[in-house]
Amino acid sequence: MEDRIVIIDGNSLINRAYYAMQRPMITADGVYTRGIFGFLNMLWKILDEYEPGYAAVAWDRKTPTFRHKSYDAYKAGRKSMPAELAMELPYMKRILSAMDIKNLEIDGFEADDILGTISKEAEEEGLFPLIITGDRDALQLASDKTKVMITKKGISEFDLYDDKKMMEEYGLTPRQFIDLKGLMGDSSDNIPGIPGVGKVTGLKLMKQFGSIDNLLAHTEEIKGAKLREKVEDNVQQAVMSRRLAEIVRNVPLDVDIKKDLKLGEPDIPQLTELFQELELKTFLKRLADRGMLETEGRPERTYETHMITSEEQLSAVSSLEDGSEVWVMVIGNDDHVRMPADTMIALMAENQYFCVDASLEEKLVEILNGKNFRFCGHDLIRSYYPLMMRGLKNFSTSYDTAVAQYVLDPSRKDYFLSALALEFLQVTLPDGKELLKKQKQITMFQEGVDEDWAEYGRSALDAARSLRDVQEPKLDEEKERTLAEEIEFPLIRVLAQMEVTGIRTDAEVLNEIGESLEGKIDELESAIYTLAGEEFNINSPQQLGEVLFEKLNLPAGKKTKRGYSTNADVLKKLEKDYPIVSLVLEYRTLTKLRSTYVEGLTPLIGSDGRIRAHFQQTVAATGRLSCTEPNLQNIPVRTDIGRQLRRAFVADEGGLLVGADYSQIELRILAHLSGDENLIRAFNEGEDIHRTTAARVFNKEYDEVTSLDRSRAKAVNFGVIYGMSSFGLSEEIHVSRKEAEKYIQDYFSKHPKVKVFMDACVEQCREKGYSETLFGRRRYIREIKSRNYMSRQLGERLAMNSPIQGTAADIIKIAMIRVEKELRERNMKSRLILQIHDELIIQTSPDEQSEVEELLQRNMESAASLKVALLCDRNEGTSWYELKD
DNA sequence: TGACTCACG
DNA sequence: ACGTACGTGAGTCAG
Repeated sequence: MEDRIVIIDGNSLINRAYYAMQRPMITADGVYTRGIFGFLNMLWKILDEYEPGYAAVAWDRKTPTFRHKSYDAYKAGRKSMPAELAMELPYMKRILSAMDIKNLEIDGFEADDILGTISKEAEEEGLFPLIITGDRDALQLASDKTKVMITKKGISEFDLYDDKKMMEEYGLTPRQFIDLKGLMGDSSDNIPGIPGVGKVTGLKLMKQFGSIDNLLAHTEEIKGAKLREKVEDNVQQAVMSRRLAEIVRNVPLDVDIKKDLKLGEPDIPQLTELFQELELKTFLKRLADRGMLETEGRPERTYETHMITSEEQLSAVSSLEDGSEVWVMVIGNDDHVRMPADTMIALMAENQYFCVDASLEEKLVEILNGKNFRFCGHDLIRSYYPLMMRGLKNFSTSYDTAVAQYVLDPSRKDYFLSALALEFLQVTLPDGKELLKKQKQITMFQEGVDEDWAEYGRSALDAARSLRDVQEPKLDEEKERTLAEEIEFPLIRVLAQMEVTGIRTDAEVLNEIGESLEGKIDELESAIYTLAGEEFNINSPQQLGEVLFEKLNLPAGKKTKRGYSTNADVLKKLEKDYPIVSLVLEYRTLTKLRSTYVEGLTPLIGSDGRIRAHFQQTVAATGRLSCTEPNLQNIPVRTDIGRQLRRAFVADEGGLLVGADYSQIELRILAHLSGDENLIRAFNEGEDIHRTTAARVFNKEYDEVTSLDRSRAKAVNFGVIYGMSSFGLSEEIHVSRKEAEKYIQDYFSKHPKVKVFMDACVEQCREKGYSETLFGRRRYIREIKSRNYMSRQLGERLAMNSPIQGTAADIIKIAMIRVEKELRERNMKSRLILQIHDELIIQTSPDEQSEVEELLQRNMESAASLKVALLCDRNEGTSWYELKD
């Protein structure tokens, strides 16, 4: 609507937006954005819905003493704006300017007064104002032309008023509303009103007299002696209050509404820059969705496109030079259980673009094997997997934009090319999912979609190339190029090889375990029902809590948001007094084994009897790998019953598995990084580190340490790595907090350099904003600067833990690369198949066994040279179960 | 979808 | 006065 003018109370709206959002929002540079975020969401909605022709945002710029008694009174009445929000204001105003929305502010006036003035003048010019604010005072501005929108519940909802709605709801005209407030007063505005007159009495008086003037002229008609007396005693105050309550409507604004407030075109480059700076990705995306993104300035590459649908046409790929850098993206799906056909293979080299039909994939692989290309791409493992499944072996990795971004910032929630392209290049990529849908529909009519996929691949690879140009200077600047090029990129093909190899899994073993679990679970279930006196869902924490803590009246421990906590820690404390609790604990254990491991794993076994998990290189913020579909890094081992499952993971026919795990790698890294002589000496003399710690912390001789001492000291050692708190330690080892505090004190006084190191980790992180591993891997920790105590504490623990956990991750990655390289260079059949954080497992055969054992241990132990030795324990067997000491 | 629980290092 | 050990993934329940 062209003649609609939106006028917003900026202070009110951004305040409400700020407090409505629970989650803190802050950029890497420390700029807070949650007020801006909420404000923009609201504004965007309004602009979409009303399509106004004019708009303005009004801001307070009033010295507090102007209308109020004193600054203290002002502060008492209203919460002063928190510094975090105050720093958002300049950015908010810049965004509005970029949207061609005028910011109006004038010394000595509140936003209210500007709303009043603009709406009045706008009405006179024949426009229809829409006022947006969270402050009900603005209702006095409503009229037949002006609507007032009052936000509720933060800013998610609102009420809309015009003069009619006011009459319906209050029985008052907007002008009478001012008089009402004059009678009632308003403590937050320091308007006294008439003492003892609140909303009810005020409304009653207004209905009887219609205005303050009329009321004061006829006080004798006031019903009730007390009330009459109050009014008569406060005549002056009522008149003054009315004046204070009335919004000024003649602020000296030098604004020509139709000229100055007319909405024009937003300044897209400026807006994009601001959204980028403030990391407001959702709004960047909205610009993109509307096709508003500025793509100029990005060098356009033009490509000579080869659509390759026949074997002869593959010669175009053959003619590429040996060892060239080639961008690649296999388009297909990522099902590791079956091997579905791919859709297309996109290749790019210099200005040539090849779209290879997937029916030619095997032929293509043959050619690639003769070429030793250096591959580039985004999330290359997704391309390597299908190609290696079909025999690709001669190649290396030159660059991966997903992995590079992970190196630059390992805490992102995702590394989708589309998201990175939008964020760093302001480019929207075609939606692969949409294409997939379209493809499904079209293939029913036997038509191809090659053109669409070709365009998809071209734009994706082209964007990735531009992304690389953005990333590389950052890698250099942050000194992370080595980490990327020496560790992360070479690791990609190692992980792909592990995924391709998979692990042979005996479904029959899983089945048998499943059946034996079944019987035990049934028995436990009936026993629990009998003891409970009713049937209920034992797997529902809510129902279990009700049965245990209400029906059976067991002493309840901790509570959760939804009710009683029923986790293993709580239940274990009740176990010895209440038989039902042990049964529940066992039931939990067994059903977990059944659902997650038996029922979860079985359908993931491929037709060739192998499980091929996904190794995720860009998930863990510390630099560790993770593993999904299935997670082979959490197969049970701690209990015997669970450990049985490892019998299902077996070596190939006639072959065997060889494993090696680092001994105390994180504590050794701590010894190295801190340089603590005591730790270094203990490791170099081959002591049992937990026993040593016990001896030092509990002041005993090494040989006099009891098993309880040792297990407590072990918890202390873990505590050190985790950024120990006395509470956590006391929970873990069931001692008083005071006792735990003493252990920590004693630990640090016996290991002063550890204390110095930990303090330095926190300090460095506070200064630079990130923690760093021995190999330069950074993790940005914004919590460290949080104003929230809990969050800041977490940040400090992360700052202490990440360098240790991360360095361990760096080291085993180096070992993996070297192990795989050596296996390959020596043309061995043995393959790395699993990594479980500090442990590697290789599938081998009797003829290669001794060689493999040697090379595995050697490469692991020499992956880094620290001030203490890195040692491995080695195991072998025909199933994973047997890989234990 | 988020909360809860529990498997691993 | 407040609630906590670090890092993951997966299954289940309940809204």
